[in-house]
Amino acid sequence: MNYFIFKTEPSGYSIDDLKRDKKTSWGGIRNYQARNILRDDVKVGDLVIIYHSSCEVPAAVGVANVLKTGYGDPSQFDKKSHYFDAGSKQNDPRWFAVAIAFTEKFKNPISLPAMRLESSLSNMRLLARGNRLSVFPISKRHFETIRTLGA
DNA sequence: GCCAACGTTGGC
DNA sequence: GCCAACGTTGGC
Repeated sequence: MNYFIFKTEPSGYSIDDLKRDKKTSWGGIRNYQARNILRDDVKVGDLVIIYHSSCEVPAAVGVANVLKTGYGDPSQFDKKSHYFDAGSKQNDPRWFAVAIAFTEKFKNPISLPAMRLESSLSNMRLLARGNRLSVFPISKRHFETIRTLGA
């Protein structure tokens, strides 16, 4: 079992949207490092911290679980989509998505500054200077710390 | 809106 | 393959 953080801008898709939808296809990722993680590392049953970025209070806001491993992100083939990629082939997709389901919404979302105050989270990638990846693994210890603080 | 950090692109 | 220019992310 592996653990990840997925970032999202709540103005686009929030934990409340996921709670309402119960499950969703997590795509629109156009960064090769993140793509590789979605394609190769995210497995069914893995757990994901959902993080709200670029918003009033950037924070870890809940948990999701993985329903389906990496598949070609449909939006890359949709000419009308912002994520359309003319260079990607149906039989050899360039970009990947995974399906996730809502697990829980935190009663106590943990803001970015609050996470920085937590010494046990100090070496987490989310807090690293200049980190811009929107999908990345975290340790079981970090996952459980965040889940416990948020519950 | 500013700016630091990082990724991508393209000329050479 | 180097590197400058440009684009994007995301906190503040």
